[in-house]
Amino acid sequence: MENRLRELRERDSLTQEDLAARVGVSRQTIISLERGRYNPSLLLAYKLARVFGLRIEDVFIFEDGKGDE
Amino acid sequence: MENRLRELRERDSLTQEDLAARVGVSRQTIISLERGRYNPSLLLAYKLARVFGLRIEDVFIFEDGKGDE
DNA sequence: CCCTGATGTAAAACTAACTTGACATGACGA
DNA sequence: TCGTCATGTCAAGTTAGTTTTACATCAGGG
Repeated sequence: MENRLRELRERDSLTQEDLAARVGVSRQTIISLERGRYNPSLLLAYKLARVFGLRIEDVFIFEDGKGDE
Repeated sequence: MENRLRELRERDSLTQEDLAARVGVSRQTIISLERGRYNPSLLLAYKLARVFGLRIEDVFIFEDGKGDE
């Protein structure tokens, strides 16, 4: 699953640490997410989207697999 | 975090087992989600929303905590 | 009355999300 | 050159999502 975190974070001139603090996770978590290493929890995805004033689907990009991804 | 899973599932006359199969998880997972026992992964939330033809934010309801939820 | 299907619980086990800490690198300014 | 800030890696540990199995209840149909 891809996402626009890095792009959005840089757009807002936020550091990884800033962003982590805003959504209440560690910096490692942000790094791993930006690198697409895993699939966040829904709540975290939601908080991130809100930081950027977007909807979840506008931040996280789901390969449009019809079937089983 | 609340959600409309039960309502939507019944609207579409799906059984918990049907829904579980459609999104590729176990029936227990659906039960726990309907009862609000936890916070799904983003991917699961996305698949569920798609089954019902909705957006994630239309299925899962985030108490609108400004701050730290 | 019994059988079956749908829903629910409980507990143990596994996996994936997330944390913590230690360390490496490149860019930049003093 | 030295310090520092932002980014990154790695590895080990904790927590929470998810699975599996086994069992209980209730409703409806034969």
